[in-house]
Amino acid sequence: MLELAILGLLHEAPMHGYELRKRLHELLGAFRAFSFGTLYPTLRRLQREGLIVEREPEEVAPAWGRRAKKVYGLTVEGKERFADLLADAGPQTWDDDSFGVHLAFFSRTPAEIRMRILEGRRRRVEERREGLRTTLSDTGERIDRYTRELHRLGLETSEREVRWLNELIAHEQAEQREKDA
Amino acid sequence: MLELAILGLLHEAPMHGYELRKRLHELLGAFRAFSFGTLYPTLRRLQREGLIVEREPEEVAPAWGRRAKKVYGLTVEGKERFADLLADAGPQTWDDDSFGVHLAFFSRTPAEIRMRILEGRRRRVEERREGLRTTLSDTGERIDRYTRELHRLGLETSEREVRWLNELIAHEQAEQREKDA
DNA sequence: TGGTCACTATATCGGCCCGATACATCGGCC
DNA sequence: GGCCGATGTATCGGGCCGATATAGTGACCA
Repeated sequence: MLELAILGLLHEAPMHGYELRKRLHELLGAFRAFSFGTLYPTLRRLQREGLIVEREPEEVAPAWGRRAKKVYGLTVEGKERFADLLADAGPQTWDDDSFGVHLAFFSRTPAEIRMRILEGRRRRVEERREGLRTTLSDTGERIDRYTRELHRLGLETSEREVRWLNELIAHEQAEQREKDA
Repeated sequence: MLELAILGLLHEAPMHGYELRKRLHELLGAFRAFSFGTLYPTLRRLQREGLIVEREPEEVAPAWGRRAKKVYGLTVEGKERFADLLADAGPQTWDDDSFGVHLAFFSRTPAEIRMRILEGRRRRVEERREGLRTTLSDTGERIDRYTRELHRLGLETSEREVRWLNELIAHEQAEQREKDA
């Protein structure tokens, strides 16, 4: 997932690690953001795999003593990999974390893939919702008041997400009809 | 976290791995449940640390060919450790995953600790809410329609969780007053 | 002048947890 | 008789996190 996010951000402009992380926070909403302990090793892995390259900073003022920033840019392979990741609509893409990252690059993913991700995610959330509903009715008195409350909140959250997804899907379909016409 | 969950479940009754996992699912709501790939190694770690012990199954029908179930039970140290974990109300306890597990054992945690966890969690969710609010208003047009939608959903979810926490806290306070009277 | 603080910046390490995978037995259904 | 799904234990590679180390920068203040 971090791989997709990094590739997507570097697609807009070359950047160094720290800046990448700030943009990541902005994009993914301050929560679900990745830590430096993940970012730097991943950057190195991507570099090793030839998806990104380290560029000369060429700052206006080189600032001799200053620690050099490592600015990364996408390679051709990196761009291809990004396209491949975008085109993926497999089961992992409906995961909580994964879905958020994919959504962040939705404007650059094909409309058909968008639909499949949205519908897959909906199915996933519906399953969670049903699971919560059955445990809430089945377990009856056996379960703690607090746990029960937690499940209630989870159920409501799932229901709201399904409704939210329905709106997004309806919007996508409307846009599609408009384009066809 | 898994440690707390395992210790808590074994506190009720001795159990083997597979059963532990089923109870985990029931307790934590089918999502956010731990996988076997985490459960078994953790079980072994706990055993190594002397918090749990392997017991003789002593089934009614030993079923010769049958693979032996490994039934685990708490040791005295395990019970102490469980009590320590319950009494902890540190910053990690307001994490998404951690909070859910702690809540599941709330009926066995001291009222004072319950309050501190609830209030800490509320502060945490309020911070996320504020973060979302500022990015939504600050980033303005710079951000993707889809990302925006995701942040909107996140914001609403945070707002609802804060309200939910407020109700729980109010309930706790009412109960406390009742007990004092 | 010196001190502390917050921010920028890169990096490592131990550890938690997951998904995929493997193996083996059981009961039931067709 | 065969297949499948549930029961049951286990390993491995890998993603990600939090704590930690290191270091230069500018600002505020005493």
